[in-house]
Amino acid sequence: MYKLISDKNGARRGEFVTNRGTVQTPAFMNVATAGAIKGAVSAEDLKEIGCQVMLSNTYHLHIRPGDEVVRDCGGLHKFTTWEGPILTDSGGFQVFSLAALRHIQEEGVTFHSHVDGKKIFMGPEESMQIQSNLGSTIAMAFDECVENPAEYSYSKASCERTTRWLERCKTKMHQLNSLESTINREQMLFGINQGCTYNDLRINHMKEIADLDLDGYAIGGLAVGEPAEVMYDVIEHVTPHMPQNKIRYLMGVGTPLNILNAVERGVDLFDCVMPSRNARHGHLFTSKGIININNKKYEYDMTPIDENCGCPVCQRYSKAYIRHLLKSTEMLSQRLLVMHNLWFYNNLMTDIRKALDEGRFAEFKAEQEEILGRRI
RNA sequence: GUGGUUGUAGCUUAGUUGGUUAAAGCGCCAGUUUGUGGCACUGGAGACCGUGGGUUCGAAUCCCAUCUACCACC
Repeated sequence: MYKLISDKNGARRGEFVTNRGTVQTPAFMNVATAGAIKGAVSAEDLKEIGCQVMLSNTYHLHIRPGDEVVRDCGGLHKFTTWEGPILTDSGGFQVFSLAALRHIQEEGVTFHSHVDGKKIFMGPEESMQIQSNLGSTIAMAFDECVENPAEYSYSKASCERTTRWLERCKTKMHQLNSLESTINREQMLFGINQGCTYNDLRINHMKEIADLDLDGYAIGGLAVGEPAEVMYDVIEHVTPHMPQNKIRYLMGVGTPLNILNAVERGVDLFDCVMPSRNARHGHLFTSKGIININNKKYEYDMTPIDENCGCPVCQRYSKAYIRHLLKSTEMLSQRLLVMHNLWFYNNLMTDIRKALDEGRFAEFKAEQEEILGRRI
């Protein structure tokens, strides 16, 4: 259940209540595709760095270790030991990212496993069954994330199919939640808006799925190569047609700047691999801009990654040491780098909420825009 | 001491019977990364080819000397 606390010129401050705790929004979800944050970051670490929601992936967990394994081991919460809310992505994105290995039909999609090449069929019912077995707090609808650019006619047909798939997801989830053997019988379902960069398709699709009265609504298929202005324009056109009393999730986005701009346009929830992936390659977010800790200028630098940062890494470790660990491919580097970047993102969301609470979001955004995109 | 093998980028090596600006991996320097098939990807700098002579229109490549390292024998 979503409670809107305030709505100032579009930007929303709210609370999202789940049976695993309440999420303060706007919020950023930390991506743990296979049930773990890449870079040796544990569930305890996640708590320490201010993570509210963990995100895992249906497709990847279905392939390995298998959703039935997770179910028989007590569900994803017990399996990973993460006690807070977990959102599972449906596998829809893999339709797009594993494009070379898939075949889409009305019933669903046939994939070839990237692990052993085995043929796997996934449709709305299969995705719901898997997510139910995983026992996540929130299940995402099985959609098609259309590539960009895409033809208008293809995007339209794909949208219509995604709507039909969504109806099937809802029916299947309702059925699964009524079973006594289901791990989380209060599993929530979010629908996903598509329509490529065609605003009329986006708006029509949003109106259609809003009628289905789901637990939340996502905007998918963005940040796949289109310019940021185009993405903002789509968001601006779609959010007015999203239910006010439901949480709004922009999938896979993005940079700190993207997030500020999306919050301004009424988005509540985000996820992105950027902080973790970039961290593993030494690309770090700081209160003064972006740094690449591989750079030689940090060889002797005994100051923390960010002097204004409250993360556990910046309390103890220096750039010189972390740079050395990264250059030496020590595993510890990955852990320290990822923890810093995730803390930065989680803290950015805390600052955004605070600014919203204090009625100075516009000033905060203007001030951060100056800083966050620049490289130092 | 005698015979043999070896010497090409910071490191490990490729360089066809002599033929344009000597190639690669690693390392180094820098960049990219948006619902994670990523310790990945892209680019850049870096070599008077052990040294000195010689043959040739032309030598990393052939010849001589010398130095270095290793091996075998006395």
